[in-house]
Parts: sequence; C-alpha cells; structure tokens
Amino acid sequence: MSNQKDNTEEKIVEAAKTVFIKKGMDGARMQEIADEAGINKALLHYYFRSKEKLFDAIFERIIRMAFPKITQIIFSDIHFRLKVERAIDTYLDLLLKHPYLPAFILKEINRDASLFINLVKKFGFDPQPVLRVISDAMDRGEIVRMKPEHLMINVISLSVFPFAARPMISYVAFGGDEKAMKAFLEERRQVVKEFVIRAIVVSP
Amino acid sequence: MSNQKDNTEEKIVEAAKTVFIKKGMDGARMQEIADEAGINKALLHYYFRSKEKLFDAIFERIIRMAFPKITQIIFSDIHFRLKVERAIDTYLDLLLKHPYLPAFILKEINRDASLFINLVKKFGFDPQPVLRVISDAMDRGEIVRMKPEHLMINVISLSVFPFAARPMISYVAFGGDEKAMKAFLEERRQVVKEFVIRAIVVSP
DNA sequence: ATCTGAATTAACCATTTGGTTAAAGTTTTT
DNA sequence: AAAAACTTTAACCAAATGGTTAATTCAGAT
Repeated sequence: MSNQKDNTEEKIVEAAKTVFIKKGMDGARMQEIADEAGINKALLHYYFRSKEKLFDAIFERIIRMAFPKITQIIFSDIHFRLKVERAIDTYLDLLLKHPYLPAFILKEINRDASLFINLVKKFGFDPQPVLRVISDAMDRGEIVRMKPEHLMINVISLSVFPFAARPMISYVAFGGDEKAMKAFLEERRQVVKEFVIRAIVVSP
Repeated sequence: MSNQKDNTEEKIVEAAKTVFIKKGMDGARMQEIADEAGINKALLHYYFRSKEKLFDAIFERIIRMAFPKITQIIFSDIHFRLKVERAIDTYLDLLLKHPYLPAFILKEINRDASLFINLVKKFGFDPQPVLRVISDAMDRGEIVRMKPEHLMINVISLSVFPFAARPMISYVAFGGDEKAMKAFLEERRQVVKEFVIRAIVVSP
C-alpha cells in the first residue's frame, strides 16, 4: 500500500541528511535536496511541509544517533576506570563511523539551541546519573577529586573536538594528508583512554 | 583626510564582525550588516566589493585574533610543565574574552577550509616548532611519551571545545543557568592545567 | 473497466538577496 | 571659487529561493 510512500520518504530523508550535514540549515537548498533524492522539489513540500519541518526531522534523527545510550556502561558493575575506557571506546567508535556529526551538531546548536533543547526534553536525556557515578568514584577514592562536570566535559572534549576541527588539524598538523589525519583519529581510541586514565588515577 | 573613510570602514568592519559571528557567512545578510552599521547597503559594496570579499576581510581579522603568538612561551627557558600551563592560561584568557570565536571558526572552517588554509599560508603559521619542543621534553624524560600531535590537540581540545559546545553544555549540565555556565568556563583555567599536568607527568 | 485517493510533476509566484547605477553630497586640490 | 576626487544614497535589477497550484499519473478498491 504505502510501499511507494515509505520508499520516497526514505529517499528524501537520506538526501536531506546528506545535504543538511554538508551545508547546514542555512546553506542547504531545497532544490539540491530534491536533486539528490532524484525527485521534484514540490514532493519535498508534499512530504514535509516546509524546509524547517524537514530540517527538524533530520536533526532529530541525527541527535538520536549521536547520543547513544552509555547507561549500560555507566551502571555496570565494573571498576570506574573501565567504565571510562568503555565510554571512550563507544564514543570514538561512533565518531569514526560518522565523523561529520560533531561539526554539524555544533554548527546547528550555535545557530539555534532551542531545537536541541526540545529534543533533550522530549526523550529525557539526563546527565545527573552519569555525574553521580563520577562523584561516587571520587568519594570512594578511586579517582582524583574534581567537579564531575569537568571530568565529563574533558572526556567529551578529547573525543569530539578533533572531529569538529578536522579540516584545520588536517592541514596544519598533517599538511592536508587525509590518510595521516584518519590514522591520527583512529589512534585516539588508545591515546584518549591513556590520557584520561593518567589524569584521574590517584597516585599510589 | 581619510578620516571619514576610516570611520565608515571601521563601522562596517565592526558591524560585519557582529553579524557574521552571530549568523555565519550563509546566515548573514548584507542588509542586516548595513543596518547594524547604520549605513546604506550600497556602501558595503563601495568599501568591500562583494559579500565574499567582506567576509574574507572579517575572517582574516578573526583568525589573526584567535591564533595568538605562543612562540615566546614555547621557546622560553622554563620547565616544560610551566610552558604548558602558560599556554593554557593564554588560550583560556583569550577564549574567556572572546567566547564566540570557537563556534564561528569551526563553522566556517567546515564550510570552506580553503580560506583558512590560505591564511595559514599567508602568515606562515607552522606547528613544527611547537611539536619539536614537545618531542624534546619527551626525549629528556620530562613528560610521558606520546605522539606530540596528540598532546597538542589534547590541550587545544580541552581548552576550546567547551566554548564551541556552550549552548549544549549550558542546558544539559546546568539547566540553562548561564551564570553557572560562565563560572564553569572560568574554573577551567585551573582544571585544564591540573588535568593535563597529571596526564603527562612521569610518575616518580 | 472505472472510480478514488494518494503520489508526482511542471509551471508559476512572491519575496528575498546580492549586486548595480546614476545622481547627489562632501571634501580636497588647484 | 571652481574643478576634481571621493563618499553616500535612493532606486533599481536579475537571479535565487521557499513555497504553491493545478493538472497528471498511478495503485488499489469496487
């Protein structure tokens, strides 16, 4: 019945994802999305009433993808250091698979934060449990004490930033050698883990 | 003589900076810049022939501001740890004064890296000396060994990312409390330094 | 076969946008 | 003070852009 519908809608979503991620909300053109999907521009408005609505739909899918559930890791019954290592692994796996996510999300969040805020409300993402687990590990003396927010942001910064700044790093540090840049990003699975662990272990 | 000229040009530059930083190249409108500067739109084209030329001029100024000379620090005759601490201080001072820089630069670099690349060529910024100094410190056993690029990027990530992700962090971690967010960013002068030092010191 | 409602398209529209032009001020030079 | 050069403006323009409309195609129901 709605086989055709689903198919077209999926084509549109895929095309919109591609174009929006590359150009952002402001830079993307409805015609370009239509071309990418191999359909007429009017069909975009038939499925998604406006550019804004279309963008919202795509943005939600991307945010869903970019905020994976690390709950299992965080609440698992393992040593805190291992939790940190697994969280970093999980994040870097995701980023290596979708390296464009950070730049896109940062761009759009700085353009209009309300969309993101509504999504966070909508599927109730809450950092408190994570912060609590960090706090507890500090109380138990497993790691050095600091405001848990800082440790959380430090881990995210070390993981995410190099992807967001990729074109800059690629040129300045590796003379535009994309192979070297990719290798660099892959090395970070290990590097970030070691760096963070060294920074938080309590010296014997 | 060219008092009027300088004045108008300066007004345009300031207005363009404001608008471009807030909206980016794609989101900014020439009319908005003209309004912000309190002049006619045609005057923008009289002083800067096109939107692109105007943007290039503003982008160059911003990049100039954002890449301060840390050469003095890096080549000074002090212990490596102190160099790191001073570099972080320098960067965070700059960022606390111009917190919008990271989001703007990341956005535009991911839109079109060539502009940035040309600027780097133009005023010959070269990371090799920095990397060399890091390498030397590792050779002397002052800090733990890793690819110097990783240490450099780690320091930059920890310093810059929280500013680029401000709207996200502000809402998710501090429920939109901008006072708390600002305090958090200011704390990082100390936090980042301690974190990095702990991560790189050679355990006794 | 035909009817019906959804899917798709080509053509069109109003607005926005970057950019131009010609004329009117204003300052500097002679 | 007149000429020359520079600065500023209002009005205009062509292209691009998001969006609409009316007509056509197509799939499934009767």
